[in-house]
Amino acid sequence: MKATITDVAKRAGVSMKTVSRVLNNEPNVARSTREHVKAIASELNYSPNLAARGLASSKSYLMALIYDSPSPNYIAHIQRGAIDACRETGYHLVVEPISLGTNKTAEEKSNAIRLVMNRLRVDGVILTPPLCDSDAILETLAEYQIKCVRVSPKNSGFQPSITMDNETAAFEMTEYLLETGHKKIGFIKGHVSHADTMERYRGFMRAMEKAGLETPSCRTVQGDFTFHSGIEAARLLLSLKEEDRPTAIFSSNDDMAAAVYLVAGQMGISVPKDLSVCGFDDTPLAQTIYPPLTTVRQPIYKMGYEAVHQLARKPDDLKDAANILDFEIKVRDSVAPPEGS
Amino acid sequence: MKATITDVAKRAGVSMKTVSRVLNNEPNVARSTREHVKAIASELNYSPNLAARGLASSKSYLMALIYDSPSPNYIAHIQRGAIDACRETGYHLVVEPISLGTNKTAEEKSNAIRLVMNRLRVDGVILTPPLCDSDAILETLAEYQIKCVRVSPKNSGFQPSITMDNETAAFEMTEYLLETGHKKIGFIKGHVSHADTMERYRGFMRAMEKAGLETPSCRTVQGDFTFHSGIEAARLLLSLKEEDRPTAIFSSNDDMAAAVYLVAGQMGISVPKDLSVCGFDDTPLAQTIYPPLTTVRQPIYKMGYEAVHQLARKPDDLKDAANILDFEIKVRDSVAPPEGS
DNA sequence: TCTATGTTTGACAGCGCTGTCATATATAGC
DNA sequence: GCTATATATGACAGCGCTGTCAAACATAGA
Repeated sequence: MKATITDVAKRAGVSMKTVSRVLNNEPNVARSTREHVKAIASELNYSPNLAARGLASSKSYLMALIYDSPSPNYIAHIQRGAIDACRETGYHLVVEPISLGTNKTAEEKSNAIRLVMNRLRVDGVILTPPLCDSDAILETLAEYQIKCVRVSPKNSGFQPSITMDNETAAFEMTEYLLETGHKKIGFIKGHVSHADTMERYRGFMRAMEKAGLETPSCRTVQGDFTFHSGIEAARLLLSLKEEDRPTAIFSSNDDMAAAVYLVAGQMGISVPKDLSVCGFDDTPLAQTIYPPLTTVRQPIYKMGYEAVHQLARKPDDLKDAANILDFEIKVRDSVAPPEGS
Repeated sequence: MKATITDVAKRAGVSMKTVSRVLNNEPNVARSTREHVKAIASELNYSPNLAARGLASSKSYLMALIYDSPSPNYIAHIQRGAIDACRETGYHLVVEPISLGTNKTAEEKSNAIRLVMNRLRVDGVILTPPLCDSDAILETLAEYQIKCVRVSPKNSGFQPSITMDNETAAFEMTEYLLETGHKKIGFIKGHVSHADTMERYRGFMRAMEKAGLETPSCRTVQGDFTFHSGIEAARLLLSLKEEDRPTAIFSSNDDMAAAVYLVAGQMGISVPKDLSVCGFDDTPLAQTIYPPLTTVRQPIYKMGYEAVHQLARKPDDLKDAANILDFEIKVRDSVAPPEGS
């Protein structure tokens, strides 16, 4: 509790520096010394004072998760993954939302970052969309020489980033729908400013084209990832005239898929008997709505987790390369063959 | 960026200590000096190094939000409020989820806290349910002499806490339903281990009794705050035989109310024409589902906000008294008079 | 045996700030 | 004018740790 490094050193009969070396896993400590010190440290219930350590080493042992309030669910998962990774690497996470309306100038963005970074010299920053696509922010961070990892950025160059292959995921999900027998598939797009939106759409279109199927424009509607937009989109799609009406709807995220359920329910359309639905993300929602939603498991948690591990690595190991995580198609009960097939 | 207090002191022609005094709003600095120093500081874009400050003053300028993964939505709001208050008071927030299954021993709980507190000496802790009701945790925190504020605790003694008057809120909401003409009102309870659950139920019952109305036990069903439990509860309630079936359902939170919407939709029951629904919390969900949900606006954001402000206050100002925040009944479109009234 | 090289350890300064205490200066009271 | 009190400022140590550098010791090769 109150033990300092000096206490441990005295008790172990070595110098503070040696204790320090052991604690930081530095090389060149005799195995026996190392073990002895470790034993004493845990006996004394010692743990280093981060402020002192930070002052001496000009590191803060803090990582920051910076975001501009997109879906709380998304952030919550990233955050959770990041925290778990922090635990493993000896860091702590501070959370810094930055509220930047839609169109702020580069200067305003960079000031918002400065405000945070001036006070807390964090050792690394996780940037989520849409912040990760702002040059102003990236530059400001670079100016402070703070490492950052971007999550799902639009352009994956120049800075380390963590992404998943949205296009392939959407492609595979569409193929699954096709295999199940659907030909008229509706698609609800995500928010225009989000990088994932286009990728998912491309994957969908590629699968449709590969199957040689037409996709009339009325069967693709714009959403923005919110439940609300999903309602509108579903209404549009389900009130299409008979020959255009989709037998399956592929929604760019789970929230909008849940909206499809609601609208279908209101219109007396049963899922999956009359309409198949699938989503994207695999948020907890997917398993709490009924029937359980077939969706793409996006490794959001893991993105946060990997981001911190990247940041915690020695600088020389930090590869600028994009880090592409695996996805998984979660087949549940919301997709069935279309009627009459 | 890199300016230190020494730089400011030199430039301003005063001692470091005086600069320090100005920065910390300490008394006994001549007005002119104060202003001059402030000007220089902002000119140099100076901001103090928290690690150094923390080391010297044995404060960390960090607050911790500790929780055991309840609804992410709930936490997200608390967190947001807490962060905003941190900004105002010069603190930063670290987020520390503690995963304690359901029945852990007191020792395990206290170890989990120790693990976190040993490393980071935070200046204050916000404890959310169900952690805020654990004596083991409270005692461990006390042992470290860390101030804490509890959010919505069961028993509001001994430690500062932030709550809202759940019972009155539920009472008023029920009265609203009654005034609208409903007599057969179903109630979906929350999670048994959550303090709010009973309070809300009591408020509901009190209003029913005051109106001289019976509430057969079949019309009160147990939920646990999850969407999923809401589905089950709604099924139970809506498949009651004609004379028992409620014309309105009061759900102990919004998630379960959303589940009622879904089940009603599946059963061809229209909200609010055939069934009125109301919730509790006023999460963003309430406004994204259709029709917009009449609910109790719980000041979750404000709870986080107030909690930090309490913690940031001078110890002598810290009153143990429970801090009761206002609620608000948000009348939207999900409640209508019952059929035939 | 002796230097060359590697391994293990410790002394010490100092990171940037604040607390303590001493000092200098202003204000009031007689 | 002179002490008593309040106000304003600064010198200095030191918070607990790590980086630097030097010293002590071990091992290998000639």
